[in-house]
Amino acid sequence: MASSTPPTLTTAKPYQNHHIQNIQNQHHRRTHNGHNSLHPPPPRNPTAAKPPAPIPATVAAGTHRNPNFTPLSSSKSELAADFSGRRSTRFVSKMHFGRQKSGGSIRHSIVAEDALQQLIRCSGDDRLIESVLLSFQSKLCGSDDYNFVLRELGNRNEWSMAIQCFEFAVNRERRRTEQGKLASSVISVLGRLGKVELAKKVFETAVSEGYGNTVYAYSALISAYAKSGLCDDAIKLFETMKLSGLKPNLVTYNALIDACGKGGADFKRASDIFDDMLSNGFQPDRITYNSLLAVCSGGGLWETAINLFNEMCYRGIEPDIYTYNTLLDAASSGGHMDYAFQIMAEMTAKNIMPNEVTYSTVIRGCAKSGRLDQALSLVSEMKYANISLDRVSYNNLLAIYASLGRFDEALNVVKEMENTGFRKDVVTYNALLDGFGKQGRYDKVKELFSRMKNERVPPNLLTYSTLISVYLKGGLYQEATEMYKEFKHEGLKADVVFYSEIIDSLCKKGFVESSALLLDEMTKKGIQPNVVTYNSIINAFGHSGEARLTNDNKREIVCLENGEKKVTNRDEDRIINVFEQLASGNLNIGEKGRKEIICVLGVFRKMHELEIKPNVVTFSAILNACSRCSSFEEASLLLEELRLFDNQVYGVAHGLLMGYRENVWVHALSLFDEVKRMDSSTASAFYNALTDMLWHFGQKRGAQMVVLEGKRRQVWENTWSDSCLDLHLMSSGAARAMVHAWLLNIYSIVYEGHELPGLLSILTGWGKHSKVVGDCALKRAIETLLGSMGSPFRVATSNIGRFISPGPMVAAWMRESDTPKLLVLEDDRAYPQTHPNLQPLVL
DNA sequence: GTCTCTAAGC
Repeated sequence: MASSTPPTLTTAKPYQNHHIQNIQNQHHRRTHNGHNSLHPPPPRNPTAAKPPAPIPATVAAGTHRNPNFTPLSSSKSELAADFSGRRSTRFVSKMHFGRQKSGGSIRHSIVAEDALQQLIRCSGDDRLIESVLLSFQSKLCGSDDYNFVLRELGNRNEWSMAIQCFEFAVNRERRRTEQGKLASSVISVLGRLGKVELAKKVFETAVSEGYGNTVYAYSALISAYAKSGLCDDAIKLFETMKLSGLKPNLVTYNALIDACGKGGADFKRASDIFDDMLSNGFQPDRITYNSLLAVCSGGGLWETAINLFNEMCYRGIEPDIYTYNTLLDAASSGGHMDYAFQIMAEMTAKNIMPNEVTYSTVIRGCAKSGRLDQALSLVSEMKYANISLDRVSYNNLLAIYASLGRFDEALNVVKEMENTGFRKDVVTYNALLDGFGKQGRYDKVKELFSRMKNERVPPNLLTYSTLISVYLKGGLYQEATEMYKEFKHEGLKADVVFYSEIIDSLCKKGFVESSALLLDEMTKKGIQPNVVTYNSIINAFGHSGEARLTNDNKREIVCLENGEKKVTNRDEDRIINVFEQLASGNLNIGEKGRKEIICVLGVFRKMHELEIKPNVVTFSAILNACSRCSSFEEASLLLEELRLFDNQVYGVAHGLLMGYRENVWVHALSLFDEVKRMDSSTASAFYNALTDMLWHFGQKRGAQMVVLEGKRRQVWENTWSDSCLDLHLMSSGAARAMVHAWLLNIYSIVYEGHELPGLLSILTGWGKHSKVVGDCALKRAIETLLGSMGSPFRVATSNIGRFISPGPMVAAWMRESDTPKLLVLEDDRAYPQTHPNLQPLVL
């Protein structure tokens, strides 16, 4: 039962515990800087953290697939899926222009290259193209030559010419196999260019003409669906293929797994395909694993990614540059930058040299986790290694500067990019618009937008959604409306991300009612809201106490559907009413003051109805809403109700809130294991929300246990050393609980007769991560806390976000008789486990 | 003949 016993926070133990941990950390760092160990650090508590499978420790792990490997999806896969930390559902279209067919001999004739050159010169003139094709007709040697031409046309984005060329060739070819080759080739080309509808048309014609019923054509179309993010279509086509009697091959399976990654499917789905593939006798190859890794990367499943990587190596499949780049993406996008650097070192050691994709990935990761200096030094390193920056690298870099408001530098990158021969594209402009917009530089935004048009860079959906959000957040409703009108006029098709972003902006401004209207509108238009959409709305409730509508706000509410500013006189209760309509059932808690709960429950119920799985962000939003509840009873009621939807997740939150620690802790640990799979910002948001709620309702000991568990799992980077406590990523509840834990640690150092460092400091940063109180409140909260304990910490004159005290003064304070009592935290509500009436529901 | 890597919202 060791695992179910909560860690005891006596005055002595924390120091011992953390002393051990420090040693482990040092060991961990040594292995990082040394050789190629990719394994994450050993779990601090063997029962608490599930380590990614190291080789060959995996041998013992059971699985339905192969007893030698850790299962891709653990026995908790359903929860893992529910709890997916996926960051984005948006499909990112990537065009692979100029892509070389690697490996394999040259099969086309010299004549084909000549034909290609002549064709390119005729771009846009169908009749000229026809005459070139006719003139080469007798000289081109079958499908090899035509396939070369088709692929090269694809590399030059000449999809229309590729189709013409295909039709020309296929009509003059009598052999079915050769016709089939042409068809799969052109389907692949069209797929790569995102012309999935055209690819489908070619496929259908090919099938009806009798030369398309091949595994190649099917695989090519599955891949085309994949590249457009159409996972469901890919899977459907796969089923059709099997029904029509064709056997999928390894490539088909690989394409299908790829479709899961690009279509944002759960890892479970990809894992099922993998299992299906194995049971049909196919051994996975490098591309299979690379595609599976991409699913993890897209889903924010870092630990699963590293398990897969180890599994792949164990199977004797050598990783290549794609493997490493994808693994790096999983690490970087999850904020695990120490691992990312380790991976980069390992690939270099294996002589797989980082390329521009590698650098772009890691640079972006650094920037995302606030390591700007490292990001910039990587840029220098890249240049030093003679790796030229490509379009993506440049766009990446300028986006980093723009998002930080460093516009001079951003514009310098633009200049350099243009000097290198890359013209500004829509991504460049979108990044600049977003950056300037977020800094409130609306004059620049307007200027850039008109320059974009002058330079004939057509705005895309993201351009408009960026502009509308920027204007909404800045309160420039007239401009927002104009942008929306223009967006409609351009005939662009909105998607769920477009609406979600606007809904989020409205929620952040307190326009919950308007956002509900938009939610309704998008559904009517056949665009299903997703978990992100709902999370924004739940977050709005979590903050509705501070986001009340003023009369001015009400007048300013924009009715985006009509594309016009609409004056509304509806009173505030209508906001509530809109959401009450979302609630389908009757709840027994309809007392006064409980409207917020009903709304949150209503939104949650609606999600359930629509089969939108709540994720860890939803959970955090709910916890923040709990912290906003006016009483303990209300918060516990809300969690109690939510247990009907998900007993594990809300059972833990409810149990901890109630003080049922002994029974709940073991479930809490397995919940924390699930959270550990998420990227670091998602994980810290969860811990922040949970501890805030517990602290808010006086469950301070529980809050501290959670916060220490989070620290053990390295949720917040480099939280503490003996001389410094860094709270800047924490919410105020988490930070206060952490201050107590750290001081207890300091106490044990003093108690054991060790000397303290000369200067101790506590960093609060700006407390931007607090969900309960406003910005900068973290510092105030910590100041109050330190003052109330009579501690010698004072605000540093050089840095107002830092509290300092000389070590000897802290030591003297620790020796005062009252201090230990002040440091130990207790819960306001703690239930003896023996009391029969107070046992929690069975979890 | 078909398959794998980097750039957007909570």
